[in-house]
Amino acid sequence: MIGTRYDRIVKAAEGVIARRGFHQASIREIARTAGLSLAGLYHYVHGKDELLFLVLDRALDRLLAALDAAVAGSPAPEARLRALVRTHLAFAFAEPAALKIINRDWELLGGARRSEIAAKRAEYLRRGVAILRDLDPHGRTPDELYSATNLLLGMLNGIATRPFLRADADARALAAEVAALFLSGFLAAAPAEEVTP
Amino acid sequence: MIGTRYDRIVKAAEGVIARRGFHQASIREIARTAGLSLAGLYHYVHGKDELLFLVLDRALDRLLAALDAAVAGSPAPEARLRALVRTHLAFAFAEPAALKIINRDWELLGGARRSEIAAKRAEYLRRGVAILRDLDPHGRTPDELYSATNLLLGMLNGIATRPFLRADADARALAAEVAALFLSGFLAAAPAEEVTP
Amino acid sequence: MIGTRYDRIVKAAEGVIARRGFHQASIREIARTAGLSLAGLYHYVHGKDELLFLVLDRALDRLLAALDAAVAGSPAPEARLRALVRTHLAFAFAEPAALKIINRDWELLGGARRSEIAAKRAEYLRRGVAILRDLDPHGRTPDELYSATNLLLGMLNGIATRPFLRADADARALAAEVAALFLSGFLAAAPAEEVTP
Amino acid sequence: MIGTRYDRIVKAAEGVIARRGFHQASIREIARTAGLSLAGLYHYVHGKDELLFLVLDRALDRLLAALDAAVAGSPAPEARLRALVRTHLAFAFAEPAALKIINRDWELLGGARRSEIAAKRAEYLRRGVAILRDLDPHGRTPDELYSATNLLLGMLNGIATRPFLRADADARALAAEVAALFLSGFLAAAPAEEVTP
DNA sequence: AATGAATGAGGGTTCATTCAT
DNA sequence: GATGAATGAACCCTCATTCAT
Repeated sequence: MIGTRYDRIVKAAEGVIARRGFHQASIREIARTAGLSLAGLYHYVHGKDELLFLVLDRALDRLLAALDAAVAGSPAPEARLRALVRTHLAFAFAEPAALKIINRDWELLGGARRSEIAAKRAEYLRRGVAILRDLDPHGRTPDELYSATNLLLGMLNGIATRPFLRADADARALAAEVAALFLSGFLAAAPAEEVTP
Repeated sequence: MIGTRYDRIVKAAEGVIARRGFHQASIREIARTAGLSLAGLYHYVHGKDELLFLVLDRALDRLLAALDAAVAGSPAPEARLRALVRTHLAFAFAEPAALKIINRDWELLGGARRSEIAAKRAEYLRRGVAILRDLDPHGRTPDELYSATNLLLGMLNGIATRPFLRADADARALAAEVAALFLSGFLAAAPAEEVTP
Repeated sequence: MIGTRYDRIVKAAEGVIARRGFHQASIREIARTAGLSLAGLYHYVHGKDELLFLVLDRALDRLLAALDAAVAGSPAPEARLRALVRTHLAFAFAEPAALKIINRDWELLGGARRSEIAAKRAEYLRRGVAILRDLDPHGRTPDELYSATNLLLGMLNGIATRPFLRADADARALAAEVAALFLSGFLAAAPAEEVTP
Repeated sequence: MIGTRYDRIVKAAEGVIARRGFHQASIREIARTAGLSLAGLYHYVHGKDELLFLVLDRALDRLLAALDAAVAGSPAPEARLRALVRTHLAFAFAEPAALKIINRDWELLGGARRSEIAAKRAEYLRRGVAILRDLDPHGRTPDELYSATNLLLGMLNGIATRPFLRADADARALAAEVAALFLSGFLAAAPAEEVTP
């Protein structure tokens, strides 16, 4: 199938960028990892930024697809939340390189490519908001829902960075723990403003 | 006051490293920001690593001091948890540069300096564990407490990265929201294993 | 012919290093002398040390080859000694830069490269010892032969440093003089210990 | 006694320059070795060149004085030659740093200082020529005597560089060996031109 | 499709030296 | 007499990128 060489390049870029960070990742090392010469790599790709874009674009596609697949069969809002948490952590466990780049390096993109990636990230966020809306017993405003989703994703991403993901079992247990904690918190607590006084 | 010049250097390094990332931060730019020539900067500092260390060391000292000050007057465990959340987010709001470096760049340190910073980070974590232990109604094991603390800090750091901290009021409201959510979750939910029947 | 560009680089390095000394020789000047840009030079060579090694390695190869060629047709020990002296001084006259680096800068190498060069230097010394052994009428011990060879080479190298080599004729005359002096001394004088009283 | 601090500076320079080579010797390290601050050193000395000059000037004075003292009591030419050889090798053994700088670094001086040092070096050479003239049985021309002296000094300096000077005993034995070898060669062999028929 | 050759820009670091105090 | 502060110049080296082949 055409594209195999191309895939190998993107995978090589993903690995090197995740390990070294975007700026520290040298195109030479990416080319070497992909089994090409330096100039050979430039035949497939126009520059370093494009490599970062390709990695991000494909990784986000996989993440969104995984989420859709997991949520597909679950009509109940609670189950869909659990699915989101499980999928996200599974992705963090199965593709740490991809998630690291999504969270750490995406801001280094510029121009049109940045917008394109930002759109996909927003899309992912929107799915979360939708789930929480269906789940909310307190009549939260859109802004409050948005904030709560950010809270959840922030938590998940923060967790993914931490070095305590060890085995598949861990990931499942962790997902259950996180979902339970967030769920009972989200369902019990009234929105922020009313809590402060 | 003694140390003023030195302070300006460390602050300059903090700003540049936070904005560009450690590897992309050029010592020339740090020197310029500090109002010194390149060689002039080297009069105070031995190398780039030392700059990163200085920034991290001082930032962590400030963070720990702020936590201690906030927790000092609160005997009640719940109040101490709220204090931790509030302090952490206040720090994230007041010193975004420092927190960014703490979370993103500290692993780039090597050798003895890395250990020293790791120790301070561990110290901070330990305070969190202690608070949750006093709070726990479920007889969680030390490992479960450690995991839950990581959950909380992961959430806080994840949030801090997100670009939705705007004003002081926001920070306070957010802190209340986060504390409420985590608290009710932590108090209500049994530890992970028992939740996945 | 393959290797031409590479040869030009090594020759340029030899000239600059000999003139300035290794540490004072700037890679920029070597590149300029070789007709390349700075980065262009690094396409062929990994670093300054490698340049020094290349110069030394090739120079010692030429020196050893010249010695072998000169000694080849001379079965008589005396003729072989004369050949060694003549070859060494001819080399000093024809390639002052190479000899200067061999004598002055080789210790600046480190690691594996240093061992490799040291081995070639030792090889050269061994040929001298072998010649003197065949020539010795006093039954000198291996240690005494080694010491005498060092004496001879020390003399030759000391001479080569001195600025009184002018023309080809000079070199030949000098070689004859040195050989005669050393020979009659070596043949006449008993080893050191017996001479002292 | 005034000058003590000054002496310490010159000794420090001698040690550092001998160990590192002139260009690689940093003024900072010399100052540290002398127990002064960097700027403090500049109070005694105008620049790096002056340090090299001072070291060379004093070292040559000591070498000349040692030669004069050794030759003083020996009217017989042979004894004076032995004295020269012995003194030179003793100097090489007692003050390897000084001799190394005399032989390796003196050419790095420039201008008037270089001439002054060159004069002292020539003075030393002249003593050798005088001794050989008194010793010569072949009616050598001044040029031939000059060449022979260079031969002898080249040999001695070449030897001094070699790493086989170990103990005082060694130095004495070596001196006897060298003197015997050179003497019998010099006395036996006719000058170069007549030897190559 | 693929590569070796080549480069300009910029990186961190060191150095000899000056000067106000 | 002695020093900390400060600097311009130069160092080796790496990088993303281009181009002829």
